[in-house]
Amino acid sequence: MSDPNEERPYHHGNLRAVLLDAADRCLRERGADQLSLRDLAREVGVSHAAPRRHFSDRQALLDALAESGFAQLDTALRTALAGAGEDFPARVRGATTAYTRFATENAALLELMYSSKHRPGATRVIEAAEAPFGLMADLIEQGQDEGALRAGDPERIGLVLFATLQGIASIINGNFVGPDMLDALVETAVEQFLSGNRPVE
Amino acid sequence: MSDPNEERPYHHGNLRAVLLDAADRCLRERGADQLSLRDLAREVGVSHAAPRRHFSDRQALLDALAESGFAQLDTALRTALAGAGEDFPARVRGATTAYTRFATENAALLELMYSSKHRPGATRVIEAAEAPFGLMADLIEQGQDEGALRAGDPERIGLVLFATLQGIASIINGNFVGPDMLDALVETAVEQFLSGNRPVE
DNA sequence: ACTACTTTGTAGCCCATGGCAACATTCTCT
DNA sequence: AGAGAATGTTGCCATGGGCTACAAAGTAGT
Repeated sequence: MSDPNEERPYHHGNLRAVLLDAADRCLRERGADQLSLRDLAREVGVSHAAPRRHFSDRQALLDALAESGFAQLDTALRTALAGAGEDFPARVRGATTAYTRFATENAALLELMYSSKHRPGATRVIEAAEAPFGLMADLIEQGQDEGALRAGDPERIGLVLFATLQGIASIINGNFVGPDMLDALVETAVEQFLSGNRPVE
Repeated sequence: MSDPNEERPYHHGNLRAVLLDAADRCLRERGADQLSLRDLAREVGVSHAAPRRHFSDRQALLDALAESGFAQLDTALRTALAGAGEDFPARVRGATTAYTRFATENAALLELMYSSKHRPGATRVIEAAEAPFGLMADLIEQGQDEGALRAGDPERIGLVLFATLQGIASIINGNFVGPDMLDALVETAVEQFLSGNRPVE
């Protein structure tokens, strides 16, 4: 444990990272609305204006969280796929459950990620999203190459699958149906996806 | 136009409705974050504490907006279905485009509606959502009765379709793809839905 | 009508937050 | 060593949410 009497150097060293970390925790525990820069500063033990050196305003911090969220999502999907074997349906199931799992375990973060109120200069969030989006498109393309899926623009099909998962997560996170329905909904979506894209024989 | 010198009675009469109306406009123009009770009060010409008589706090107002949003969505879907004729695929297309149209034209409102941070006592929002959800389930059931769709829990299938539409809207509203992709994504989703639920012959 | 009660709006306060500016300390590079 | 850039601090202001006490207007019982 850390010594509270420990002399903190004037320059924190990695304040930005520490702030993001604290913000992530606060996001989980109390939601984005309750996230205050001054709170974070206090929590980290730094003056109330210090965060401004790293995030020009509150929204900039939220955008950074969103950006990091897409990176986390990307690695979550990649690890799921890495452990999913070769069978195409199994890979799809791996990716989809990984997505919805991530999305329901990080509800507030997901809301931030898909928030429409990004700052004008929030291209970074959009760019960060391209990684997982592309990953999904690659998966689709692989399925098409294997003959498991019919032809069609992989990016578009991937987006629709992504959208379905995101929508399911929204419905769960919004408490419109209980979390116990999650698996059934995902399975239904996957079956429809596989069946709806089956090659015409 | 209204006379600014007009004597306003001490009791406004329908302040709640007027506030909601102003809130709806503000939501459109500046987003939920920028929505302040005091602002609304100013805009409507009442004292800053007046709104509290109708909304116990800010979140209560947001919840009321969300609730009204689901009602609006419901009527949008119903009118679309009413004008969609008898053909089942046409009805599905009518409902889906109506949904995504509503959702992209009211981006901030949709975010509120699906926000996971409803107050504990926000059962009203959930209840309001049941109308459009049920409508979709009815549509599915109709398709099954007509033999256009295979068997399966209509509610679950409807939820997945709903989720897909909501996800597509999120992706558009979040600026991850341009609005010009909307129609193509919806059409892809509809085709997959119809094809993925086609009865086994 | 008169009175009592309720509803709805007002005025004024406190406090937290975001955002700014001026100043301080440390780092880095030459 | 010294200049300039980074980074952190202190102090200020305006705004907004939420509270309490008060005022005006409706409503009901008599």
